[in-house]
Amino acid sequence: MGRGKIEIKRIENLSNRQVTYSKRRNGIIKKAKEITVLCDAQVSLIIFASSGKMHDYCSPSTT
Amino acid sequence: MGRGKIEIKRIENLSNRQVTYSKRRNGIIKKAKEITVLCDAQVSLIIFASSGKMHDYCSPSTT
DNA sequence: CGCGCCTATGGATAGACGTC
DNA sequence: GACGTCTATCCATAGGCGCG
Repeated sequence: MGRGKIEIKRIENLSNRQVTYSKRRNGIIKKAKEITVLCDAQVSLIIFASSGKMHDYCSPSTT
Repeated sequence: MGRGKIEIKRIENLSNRQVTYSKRRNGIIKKAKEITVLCDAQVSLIIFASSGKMHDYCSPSTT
């Protein structure tokens, strides 16, 4: 997608990998919110970056 | 997306909601796998459908 | 030098159809 | 009746540019 096609393989360039990580992480969280609302589902999502940072998302009513 | 645009709100029709749930669930899991490979991240994803069924995904090296 | 914004492109998705 | 498959369309994304 985007301006050029990419392969699903590890991105060697660090800067580009971090940018891609941020973008796709937001995208996945958005998708998680969408399926939560659309299908009345509950989603728990935890992402660990290779840098050690963690991000997560839980649907509102999930405990 | 698809043939027509949709709003992000609860799908009232049960059959359509189940179909959309299956499709988007697969899509999210696919995206999770992609970010795992692309950015060398680790992802844990748990989805509870309103029917009570559960689906999950964990990146290979995640414990 | 990293991050956010902008834009063209492609992968994901909604709907239709066929099968079980 | 529900699910898998096919296709047209939309949205997320990759790359580029500017700012702090």
